Amino acid sequence: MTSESKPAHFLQNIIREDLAEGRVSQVVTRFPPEPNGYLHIGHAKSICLNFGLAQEFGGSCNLRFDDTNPAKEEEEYVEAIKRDVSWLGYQWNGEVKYTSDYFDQLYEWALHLIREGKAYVCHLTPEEARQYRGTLTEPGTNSPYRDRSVEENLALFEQMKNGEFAEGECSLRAKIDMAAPNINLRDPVIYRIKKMAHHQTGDKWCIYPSYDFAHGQSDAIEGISHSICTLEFEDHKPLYDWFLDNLPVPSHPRQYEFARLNLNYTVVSKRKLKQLVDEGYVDGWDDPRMPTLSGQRRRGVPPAAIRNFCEMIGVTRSDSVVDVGMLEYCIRDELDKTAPRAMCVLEPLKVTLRNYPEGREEVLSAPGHPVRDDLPARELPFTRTLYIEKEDFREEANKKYKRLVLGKKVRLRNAYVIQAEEVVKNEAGEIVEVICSVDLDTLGKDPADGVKPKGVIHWVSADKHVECEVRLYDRLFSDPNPDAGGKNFLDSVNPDSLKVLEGCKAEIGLATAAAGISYQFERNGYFCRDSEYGSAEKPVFNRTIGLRDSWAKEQNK
RNA sequence: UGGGGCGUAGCCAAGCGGUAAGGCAGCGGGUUUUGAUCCCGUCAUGCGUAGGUUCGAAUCCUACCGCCCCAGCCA
Repeated sequence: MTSESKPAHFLQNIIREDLAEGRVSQVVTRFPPEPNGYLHIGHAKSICLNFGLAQEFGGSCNLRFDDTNPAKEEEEYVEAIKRDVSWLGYQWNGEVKYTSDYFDQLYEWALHLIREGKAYVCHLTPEEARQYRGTLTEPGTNSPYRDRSVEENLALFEQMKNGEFAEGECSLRAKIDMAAPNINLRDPVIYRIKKMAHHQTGDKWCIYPSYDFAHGQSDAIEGISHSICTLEFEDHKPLYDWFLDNLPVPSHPRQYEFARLNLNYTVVSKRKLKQLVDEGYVDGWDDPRMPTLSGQRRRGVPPAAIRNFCEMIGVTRSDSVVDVGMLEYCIRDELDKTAPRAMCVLEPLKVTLRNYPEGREEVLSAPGHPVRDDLPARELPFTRTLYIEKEDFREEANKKYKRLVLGKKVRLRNAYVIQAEEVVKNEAGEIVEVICSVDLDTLGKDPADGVKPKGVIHWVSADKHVECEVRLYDRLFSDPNPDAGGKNFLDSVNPDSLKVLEGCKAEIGLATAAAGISYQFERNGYFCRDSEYGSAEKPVFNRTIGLRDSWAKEQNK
């Protein structure tokens, strides 16, 4: 820790005090996803928080699937979630855990509550129960089944477990206070009937504990010291504590809440993400435009960028909307340090060097990274015919344009200085080729006349390169807050969020690029080979993110 | 209008009675064979509002205002 380290957030302060005052001897946290969808950037905040805190204080963090609702959960999601957590760079403590591992114990504790006269089987239908619950401003009224005897409740609950009642016919409720101002305390349901198989327990059960009845006790069983969740669960804390206070649990974890992540120009809601997938707005959960961890991974975002982002945005209790620009900054920042450099011409314009011998080829060397010497140098074949970017040539331009202009000089990145001498156009008047001369005495040094070209442009040999397709991604939504108020988020889906470029020319070394690892295509952005599309001969590259572009900014002034 | 939270710059966020950290974005400049990176400078007389306490208030008190969450047998 240095003097310039980040100030601690409220949870770090709480843990420090708990440790200092002996309230807890070991920090144990948990990340408790429900396996009903894919993890997204919002989950990353929780993962980084829970695993990060455990790491920081020498404790451990469990991965526990909160699987109390077989109607919504699937094994497929379990696997995807494990993969995403590992990818982010975290290791959970011991075996993966499931709330369903504790169903037997939870059932015993339900019995305990019944015996203590603190739970009862209620035969109100869901609709009736809603009416008895009262409203935000009016107290509820007691269920007519509230005073059944312990014996009767025991028998009825047994029948529930044995499948003798239909779904919705009855439920087990905690007997707390129907007049409580906190609605969660108005005799909450703790067991309901669901006659369906569970992905972990099969058909062993037809009754399943509710979140409220399962979560705190699971925390207690696992010896969780700090049970961290999002703000909307704050109203559940009195219930969380009520169960732990009324049951013979091995420990009493404390619940703390923090504000979930919101990102502008993005939706992070499993339901909405699923809709984008189901209705074909994107290619799947791992479409590179998706804020899912699998989508970001496929796009080439390094896990460290997401971790740094989570560190950067902080942890507080106030609702906020983080600018995606911060995420983009973290991605560029990480990639700038780690990505090998390469050249790729997206929209090719042919260049012929009239004073360079036909058939001649020399191999130039270029550094793998401007400051890191541990990344291997590359070999660049240099030939008479090359490709440069269409937008890097103009017949005439003012001094601000620092690229190739007719009659002027420019530096070819990692190669020679050339001068444009002649333009070849087709019948439509479009420029199809630029005839240049090359100054062979400029490799690694300025021209003999001492006049240094002010521009440097990238290029690729027309004879030796890799044909490829490049996919440029833009924000999926054009509205900074797609789902605010009464807006339909689908209305602001950006129709130009995917732009496919064919006929791109990448430097030869990129033929062996591996999926998932990003390169910087110099002057352009960061790109990685797609894991699903493309072939060995013709790879597809995804643009992870563009470089900061002050030239575009300058032009828009 | 019941209960629970939250209001510090365009955005995120420190601050906990001694006179507003830091980051992102922006703006200005320097270096540069990437218009990238990097470096330097700049960016809140004011902390939701109004009163009060105090030598001194973003921090304490009072009253307002605004925003978020809760009436699933979802999590």
